[in-house]
Order: sequence, then C-alpha cells, then structure tokens
Amino acid sequence: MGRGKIEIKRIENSTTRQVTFSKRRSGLLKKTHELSVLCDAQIGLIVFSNTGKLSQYCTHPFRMEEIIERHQKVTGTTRIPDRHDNREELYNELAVLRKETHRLQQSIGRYTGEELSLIAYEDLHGLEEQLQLSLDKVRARKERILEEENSNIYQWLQVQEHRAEIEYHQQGAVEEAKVPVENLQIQLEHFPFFGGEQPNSVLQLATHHPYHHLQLAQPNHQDSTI
Amino acid sequence: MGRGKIEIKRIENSTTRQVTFSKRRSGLLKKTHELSVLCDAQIGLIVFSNTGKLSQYCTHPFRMEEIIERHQKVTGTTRIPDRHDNREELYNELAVLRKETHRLQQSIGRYTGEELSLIAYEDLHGLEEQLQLSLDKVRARKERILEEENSNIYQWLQVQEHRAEIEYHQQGAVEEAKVPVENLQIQLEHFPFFGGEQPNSVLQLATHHPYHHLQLAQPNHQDSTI
DNA sequence: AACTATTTATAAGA
DNA sequence: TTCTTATAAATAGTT
Repeated sequence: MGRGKIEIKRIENSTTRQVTFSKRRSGLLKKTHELSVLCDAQIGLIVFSNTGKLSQYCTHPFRMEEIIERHQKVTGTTRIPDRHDNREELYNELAVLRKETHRLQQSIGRYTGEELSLIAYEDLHGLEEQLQLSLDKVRARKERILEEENSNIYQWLQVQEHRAEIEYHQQGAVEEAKVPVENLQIQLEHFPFFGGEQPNSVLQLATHHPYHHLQLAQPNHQDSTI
Repeated sequence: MGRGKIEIKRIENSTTRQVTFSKRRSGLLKKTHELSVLCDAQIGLIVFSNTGKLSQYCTHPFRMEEIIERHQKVTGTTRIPDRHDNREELYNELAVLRKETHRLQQSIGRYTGEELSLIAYEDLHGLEEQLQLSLDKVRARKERILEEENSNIYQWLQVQEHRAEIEYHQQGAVEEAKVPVENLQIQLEHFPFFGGEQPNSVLQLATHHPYHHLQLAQPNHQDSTI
C-alpha cells in the first residue's frame, strides 16, 4: 500500500527502515486501539525498536501489568504467587485443572482415534462428522494457500516476462532474449519465495514450499501436539 | 476502509462486533508481524477478546515471557517474589497444569478446524494426515461394531430357530411350525434389542440401531482399538 | 465465507 | 523529518 509493493523481509537500508518503522508503528498503534475500542477487547502491545526504544499500547483503563498478569494466568506462566490466595482455593483450582486436563486429553484421544473402544456408536458417528468437517476445513485452507501462492507466482512471472521484453527491445534483437523461458529459469533462482531448487512447472513449484514466507503469527509457545 | 466509514466506538451489535473482531484481529496480527520483520523490532502482542479468548503474537524466535521480562525491566515493574514457603510447589503444579490446559485447548482448536489461520502449510499437511487417519480409525471402528452386531443377531436368531425346532419335535407335527420364517417374524417382537418395529431383513435391522444393544450382549467388552 | 465499494495505510518521492 | 500522492491493503457492509 504505497507507490510499490514491498516484500516482507528486513529492510536493509537503515534510513528507510527507520522511516518505515516510524510510520508503521503509528499505524499499528492506531489499529490496536481501534480493535480494542470497537470490539471491547483487552489488548497489550509491546514494541521494542531496533534501537531498543520501547513503545506500548494498553487498553484503557488497564495497566500493562494487569494484562500481562492475565496473560500469564491463561498461559500458565505466572511466576509470582498471589499472596491473597489461600491454601484451600489453591487445592480447589488444582483439582479443577486436573479434571479439565484429563477431560481435554480424552477429547484429544478421540480426535486422534486412540480412544475409540469406549465410545457408543452414536457418538462415534458424531465424531466422524466432526472429523470430516475439520478435514474439510483444513483442506479448504490448504487449497486457499496454494491458490494465493500460485497467484503470487504468476504475477511475479508476468512482471519478469515484461521486464525481459523491455530489455529485449532496449538491447536490440538478440535471439536468446526472445525465449523468455530461459530467462525465467534463471530468475527463478532469485524468486523470493524459494531457495535454490529448480522446479519445472509453476504449479509444482507452488506445491513445494507453499507458505512459510508468509508465516505470520507463528507464536513461539508452540505445541507439539499438532 | 470499507463500504462506509465507521466511528471508533464500541460496536453494539454483538454479531457485527464478533465479525469485526475476527477480521481486524487477523489484520492486526499481520501488521504486527510485518513491522517486526521489516524493521527488526521485538514485539509482543496480547489480545483478549470480549469473550476472554486469547490471541497473541510474539517476534520469532522469542517467547512472550522474554518480551514481558524486557518490558518489566525497562519500565521498572519487575515483581519481586514473595517469601517462598511450601506453597511454592503448589504454584508450580498450578502453572504446569494451566500451561498444559492451554496447550491442550489449542490443540483441540486445531482438530476442530477453528484455528487454522496461524498454521504453516507444512503443519496443515500434517494435520490433514492426522485427521484422515483418525477418520479412518473411527470408520473402521463403526464398521466393526456393525459387524459384531449382525453376528450377534444371527446367533440369536439361530438359537431361536433351534428352539422352535425342538418345540416342533416335542409337540408333534403341526404344519405351521414348519415355517420358521413365520415364527421368527413373531419372535422378533420379543427380540431384546428392538421395540415394536418390524424390519424385513437382519442386515437392515442391524444398521438401524447400532450400538447400545451390544453392551447388553457383551457388557465388559472394551479392549480392541479400531 | 466470499465479494466489492470504499476507506485507510503507506512506499516513494519532494 | 514532514508533506504529498499514487498505489496497495484493509475492511464495512452486503450476499
């Protein structure tokens, strides 16, 4: 959204990076605020610039600490005991959590097909439907990613072809320049999304490495449970 | 940036608010990621929806905790631990369980296809395979239940037929008794598994009411996975 | 979930 | 930095 499209990767020119940071930071703060207000969400945003400068946003009238505490509570990363808790409450919460954990584990066991022997036929049927639904969703999502990817690639290729044509006209008639495929083969090495591989069709190429350049929001606290 | 301009204030219509939240949240996550990558900034974003659901972004390869720590250091809000008595292990276990619960919930979210937007293509593929596997298991299990059911019914029918035959021989030759189908039709009404219905084939019958009868016939059977 | 008319954000240039 | 402006992107309302 500017005079040109840019790739989402570290801006090497430090001046440009600084300017972009400044602009995008204020855009981000604005959007954060808007989401918070419009949708009544409690948000905390912490931004450390390249140079270590802190910017933050925090839903009014909360303090960042409160949001951090809530976050730590939900994700189980609380570090400091709350001195107002008494023992009984603790045991209570422990019991509740143990139950909940057990319940969730059983639930997952069903989704992975490990615990089917105890399930009644009717419930099996429901489970089958749920799984089919999930599968459909996952496939739709994959499909969509591939489509976007292909669309990106085609656009990129068109740009390259166009450039090659321009170069051809500028340099005068050189036979090889008339064969864009040659050019494209070479340029594919520099295609931002892919490494050194040389796939022989756009489609195949697209299915090789589909997504990770777009990998936004891969939270770091990952699960291994899929 | 939509069909119309909207004022930045809480959206009262809850459906609209929910939809807007969903759209803007993904937009915000994307922009956060872009700023982080483009400008090499370390960012932590915590969003609690209206309904208490947590979304977060955290600059790779950091963990939210690290960013929070840095924030607390810079703002001087680092909390000093209380005297640690024997409650410490309780808190520990609580933390572990909370983490586990959170992790499990996220995992389930994936199995139900609710949280696909943040997953990389490769992981989606793994998820798809897992789901297909589970689905196969569930279907195999259903199939097996039906087979057992049918087998039970056949056995029961044979026993009935056998009894009828014995009765026939005991009572002497009565013409009607020679037609087992007639007998069976009547006796099906008393078949322990079914009510007043009169299905006209054993197979169809078996697929009507699949499972809970099996529990009568084989109360303690719960071993075979698949 | 899609679509699309608009608004908004912003990349590049001054 | 700040302003301007052409474009890309986000999204509000609609289907």
